[in-house]
Amino acid sequence: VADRSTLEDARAKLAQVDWVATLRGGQTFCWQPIDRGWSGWIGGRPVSIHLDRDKDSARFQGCDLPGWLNYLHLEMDWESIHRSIREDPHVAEAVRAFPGLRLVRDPWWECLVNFLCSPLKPIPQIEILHHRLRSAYGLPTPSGRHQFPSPGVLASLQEDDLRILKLGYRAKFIHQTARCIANGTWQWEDLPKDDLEAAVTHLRKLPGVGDKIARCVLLYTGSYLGAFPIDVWTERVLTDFYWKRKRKPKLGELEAIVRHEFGPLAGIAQIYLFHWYRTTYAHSTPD
DNA sequence: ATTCAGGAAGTAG
DNA sequence: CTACTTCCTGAA
Repeated sequence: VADRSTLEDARAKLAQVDWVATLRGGQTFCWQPIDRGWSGWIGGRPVSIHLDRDKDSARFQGCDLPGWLNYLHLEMDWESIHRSIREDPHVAEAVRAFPGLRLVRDPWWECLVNFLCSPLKPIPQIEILHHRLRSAYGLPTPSGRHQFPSPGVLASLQEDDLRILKLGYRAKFIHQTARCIANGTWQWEDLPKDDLEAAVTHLRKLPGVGDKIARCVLLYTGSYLGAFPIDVWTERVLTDFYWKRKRKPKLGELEAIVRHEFGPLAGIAQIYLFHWYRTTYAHSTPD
């Protein structure tokens, strides 16, 4: 009886998720829309969502319900998270606009490569690169899909084997980073667990990983909910709403705003601000 | 229809 | 401050 109520609780939480905003909003890049649902990966397993008109009868296949909850941080109480971050009026508006947006928890290696692909690329392009890496170099599953290629596999390739996937200058960084990991020079396990800035420093030892990509990986692997990546969009949000002076703020000044305005859930606030500002202002000419 | 400049979840030198 | 790859968009 207790099992049944937790099961219904899990389904209720999943029913609130805004799938487009969460799965295609620039956190994760492995999800593809299928007929009335989604096809993607959780913890290296191929999974799928089959939605129906009736939200209660949605099916979640490929891993158990706790796995789904864990992927979307649904074991946390999002009502109280919203209450907490809504103290900021701009975050409040973003949460009102996209109440079903959730944070994902992707595998660290896949997440790292996704963001090594990301510089100067729009989200749909990153998704294409992600799936090219899978189909070119990932082990096939029985169902005909492809795993994300491991560090060892990518390290064993030539840089040109990555170039042919149209990764451009990103190919070198991905190849060099894969080699650092495959030969044990760099270990995810050495990541400091309770010190965000030290964790950023550790990730930045990898070629091609700067401050922005480091914080993306820390946030979208679920490792540090306080990580707030500053990219062109969050730079615009912060400058637009929190910077009162005329001149353009320096990066350090934007970081100070983040420290001052957002607390330990800064990363959660960031996903709402980012998604809301980007969907509102993308392709509209700044006045 | 075709070309071309400008810009896109940045980092390294 | 600039180069770096590729792709897409809009103006001519």
